[in-house]
Amino acid sequence: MSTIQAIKGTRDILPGEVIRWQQVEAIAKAILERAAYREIRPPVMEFTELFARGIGEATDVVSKEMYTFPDQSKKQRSLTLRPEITAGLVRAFIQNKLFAEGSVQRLWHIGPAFRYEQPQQGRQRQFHQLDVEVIGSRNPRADVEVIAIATDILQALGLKSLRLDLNSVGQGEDRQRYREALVSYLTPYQDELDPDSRDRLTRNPLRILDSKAPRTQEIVQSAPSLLDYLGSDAQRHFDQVQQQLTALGISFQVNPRLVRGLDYYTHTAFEIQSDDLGAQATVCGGGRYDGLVAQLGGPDTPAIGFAIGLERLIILLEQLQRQPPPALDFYLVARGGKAEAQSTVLAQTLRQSGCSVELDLSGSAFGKQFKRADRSGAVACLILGEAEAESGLVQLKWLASGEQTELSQAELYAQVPDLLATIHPLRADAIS
RNA sequence: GCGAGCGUGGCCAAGUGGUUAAGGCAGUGGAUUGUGAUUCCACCAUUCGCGGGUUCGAGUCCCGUCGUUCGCCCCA
Repeated sequence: MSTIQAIKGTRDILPGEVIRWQQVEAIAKAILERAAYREIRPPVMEFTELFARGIGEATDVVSKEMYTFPDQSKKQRSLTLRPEITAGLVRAFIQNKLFAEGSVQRLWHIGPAFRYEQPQQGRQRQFHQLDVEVIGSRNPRADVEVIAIATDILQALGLKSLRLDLNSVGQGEDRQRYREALVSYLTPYQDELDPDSRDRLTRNPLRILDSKAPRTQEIVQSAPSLLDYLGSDAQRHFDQVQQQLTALGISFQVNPRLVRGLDYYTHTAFEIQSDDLGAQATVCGGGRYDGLVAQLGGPDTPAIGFAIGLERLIILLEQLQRQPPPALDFYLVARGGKAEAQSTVLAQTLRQSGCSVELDLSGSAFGKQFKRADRSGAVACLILGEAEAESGLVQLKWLASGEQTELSQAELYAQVPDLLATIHPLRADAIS
């Protein structure tokens, strides 16, 4: 087979699916703008160093999943296709000195990210995220705002039975003390841990907490809890987040074993999961990252954000089976030289006055054209044959009822506002 | 990186070693030279992802390879 195909783990989003993506984008944008978030569009490539420093050299994402390559310059700079979006946004924040514009920046971005992994359900090499960040506030209300936006978006899309898991991973010193406690608890069980976890005991012990290996899970059950090691600041912050979530009626469960895989998280960490996604259950993940901006060379600035995985979201929406019908006002049928010529003008004129019109280009028998009209999803059909073309008339046929009237083309144009007023409620009926 | 399943026309598929590869949907042309969810007819895979092997004979068995799906790892 010599035809060129899409790269493994990438795929075309075809016209039939794009409707869903647009729906997600429209709802997300509306909700974000209501909360005064502004869109930002950073590049998809960055210097490799940004991710190495920002996400952490030891993380799986940086150590084995990045698309990294030298560019064509003499210097052979090392570039990387972004494996996540936050680091690039923070870079943009620092470089453009957005911190000078005001104390808090609320930003959002939708776009692709890239990781070299084995594809499976809900996981691709090129995938898309909706990324939302609040940079410049240490207040727990910022955490709550961000979480509320995430749940609002998912709810507005009609998704139910999602779980919100919440945890606090504390600050630097808290986590250091906990880490030591965890290691000393786990070391006696060293030989019973699964190989991956044994490996992490020295490198990244916190990640052992959410291992799926059954024996490891048993051992971890009675391990010391991160929550017992939170300092008073961290504890107060976490309490306030919980209280306010409750006040907003957002239900959640505290999961002391929720640990996120990127090094930059502090304090609040959260995940929204679904049971309908197979192994990749997380639709939304996020948390606070108070140290990242400074770590990347900016002023000491706290921040919190999340990312929603759009492919995973789309999978859930498909399960809801609510496919909006194609939005088309008129299907224009024409047959015969003069009629076909006129139909182009008719279509153009109607489009310019606000109608959506699909023009049948085949010139085939009326029967065939009506069949296509039927399938197009149009509300009404306009018919232009030789007789109409000669006398400046057009037939208007309502496809649902079969009712048909004849009118002059001039009358048709004059009636456009009335027709649209009739057609759009019909379309709305079809959706609900 | 590891493990398992699957790859037959645009789509869904039957076919498990024996002459010309079912069927359905969609598409095209016609019955109906101007009226659509009905009907009828015709056309639509020199070939079963690709390469090699076993065999008198392979879509069917074996090996490799690519793709895909699900899982591990990890994450959105």
